[in-house]
Amino acid sequence: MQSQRLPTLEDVARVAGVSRATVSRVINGIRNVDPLLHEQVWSAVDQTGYVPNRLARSLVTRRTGTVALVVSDSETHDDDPFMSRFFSDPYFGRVVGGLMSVLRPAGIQLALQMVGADGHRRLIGDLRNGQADGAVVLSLPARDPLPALLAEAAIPAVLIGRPAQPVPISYVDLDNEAGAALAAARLAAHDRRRPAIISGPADVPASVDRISGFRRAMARHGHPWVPLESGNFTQESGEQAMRALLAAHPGLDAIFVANDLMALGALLVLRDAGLRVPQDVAVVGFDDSSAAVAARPALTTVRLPLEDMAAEAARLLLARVDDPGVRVTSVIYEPTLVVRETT
Amino acid sequence: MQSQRLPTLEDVARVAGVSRATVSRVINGIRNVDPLLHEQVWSAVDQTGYVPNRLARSLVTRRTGTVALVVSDSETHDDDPFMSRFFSDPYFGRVVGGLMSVLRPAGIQLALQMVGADGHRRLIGDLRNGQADGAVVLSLPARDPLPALLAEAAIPAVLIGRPAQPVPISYVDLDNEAGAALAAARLAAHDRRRPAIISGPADVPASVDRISGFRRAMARHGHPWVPLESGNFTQESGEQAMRALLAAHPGLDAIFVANDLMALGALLVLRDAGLRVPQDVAVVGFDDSSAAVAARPALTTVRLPLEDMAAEAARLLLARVDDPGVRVTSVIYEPTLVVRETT
DNA sequence: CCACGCTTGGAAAGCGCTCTCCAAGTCTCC
DNA sequence: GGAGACTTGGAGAGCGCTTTCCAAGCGTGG
Repeated sequence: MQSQRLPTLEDVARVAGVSRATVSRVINGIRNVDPLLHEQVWSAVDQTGYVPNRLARSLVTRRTGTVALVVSDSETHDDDPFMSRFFSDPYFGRVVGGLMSVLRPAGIQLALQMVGADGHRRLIGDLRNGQADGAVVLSLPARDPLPALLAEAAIPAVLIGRPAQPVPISYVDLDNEAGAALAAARLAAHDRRRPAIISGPADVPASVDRISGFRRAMARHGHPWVPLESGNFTQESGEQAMRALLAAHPGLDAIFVANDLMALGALLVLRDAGLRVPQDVAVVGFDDSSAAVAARPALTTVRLPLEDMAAEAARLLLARVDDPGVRVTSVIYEPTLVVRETT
Repeated sequence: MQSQRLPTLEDVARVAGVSRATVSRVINGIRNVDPLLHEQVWSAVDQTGYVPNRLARSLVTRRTGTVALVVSDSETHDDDPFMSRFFSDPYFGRVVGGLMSVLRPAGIQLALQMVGADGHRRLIGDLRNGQADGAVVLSLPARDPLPALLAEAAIPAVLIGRPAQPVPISYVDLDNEAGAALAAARLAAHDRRRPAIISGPADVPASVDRISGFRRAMARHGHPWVPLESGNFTQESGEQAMRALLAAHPGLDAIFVANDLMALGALLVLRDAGLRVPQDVAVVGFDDSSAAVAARPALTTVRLPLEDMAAEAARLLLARVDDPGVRVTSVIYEPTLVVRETT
């Protein structure tokens, strides 16, 4: 890599016959440079194959042109298989894709930072030192202290998903309650009388909102109590929950599942139990992931515009980086229901 | 972020009552420091909340503790929807997960770099300047010039997937021919006489190998010619290809699909056509992605150990970074067949 | 014709760190 | 007891860049 020395500003200056400062001005597009010199400098740049050293530049400007995507899993350990599950879930990729759609045109890099329980201090330090200009945070654990730490350290950051505790930090999220209500309305409209829920972990805000939103809406439709079984967002846990629900409430005719992957599992169990979907049991998922389209029957689901949300998070972050004075703003997306074959 | 000045080495040195150099030694674990001073320095570090500035450090050491994951798509443009497809495909996440499993314990960061046709020079420059210590390259287009450029610039790099043209650069790949042969053997063993292929793009090496591997194996089993329809690895293209194949060869009884997503599409079309799987038509996919398990009937597929491959790529890269002298080595994984319900 | 203001280029001081020298101190051995 | 070998800490020179400050060059008005 450092096979032979790369051309530096100094070299360009020598070739162009001007001073280092002048070259720097030209490269950074500062006016007040004689057009003739301007020309000379650029041709010297070409001639030498000069590329500015970002490190050196960042050191003095305190800007890196990089934002960090922080994946926080403070409760898990390095060897936890959880992480591999997380990455293979399309969720991660959709977020990256959404971020990139904004970052790339802006010429900003994305650095992936995973941080466990022990890494918080280090992360904050690196961030303050200018590892990155800001951070988009994907906070997995329910009571993650990271959002609060970031706010305290005044690091530009945007969360994807509302933090469990209120923290003065921007975030983008979906109106999960409304999404669940959409599902409930659809089920009620088709006259389902014995609904049930397969939820996510009880301490994740999104999970809690989906449960309460569904129950509240169902209550309005005359179903004061809806039984619930919870999973952990994997297909397998969806199967388990479905089996448990079926055993406890054999007569159920509708089920709201907190994400598509678990819904897929539920679909399999229903099939094995000889129940027809949607005739015997209607199913509504959540996320509108690619799994929903691929499922047979195709899954009716609440659309989570994750790419859009991530893109918005990137935009909020960049705005904050450009002007640290902008106030904390959060954006809540309105969900829509995508009706397919399971209702 | 730069709200107030962060503690620097200088500050720590002052507090500890020693020189900057001594603090640097202690922090970097260099021997020959009086245990007493050693103690003093660490307590000064604690007291000041000092965190080394990576940028400054990298500038002088020419090591960043970062590797780049370069996603090269020299033939597409920024606004191409291709990229969003790419990120939502589990492929990307599996690679990231595999890389992280090695990088994270080693304390190395991952930076995502997307590069289009115009960005090559810039990328090489940044890499040589020490943006990253090395690169893992996910090269999408068939005739991507990037591998050659990297080799020429002597930048430590490892490709995931064999380059289209031979280039003196390490890579990890699957023995695609052998994988396809495995699928062929399975199909032949079940006495299928009219096989067909749904392949990927004709200019991607992996695609080519899967086709030739399947055809060669089938020839050995007495089927000199196997009809083929190609797609672009998306579910939709799989559906189209399946329809075309069915129209041209109504009697086919076995199909080898170059990835699971397209196989999913094929399964749907077969179902709609009233054909039973596997009784009427047997299907073998490729990748063993999560989609294969979720499919109904569950998909028999050739397992592509992508996480392992990515992890190995990371290992090769780190070895190369530590010792630029290590020779170019490539690792070819042996595929296995995962038999489920579609054969 | 000189004083003054404006434009434009250059010198040099850092950004925070590492690491090579070198000097001072400590120990050993004859 | 003193010379040599070894240990240990500090001074300072950069890494490649930006940016402030200043001087020189120019034009203008009194």
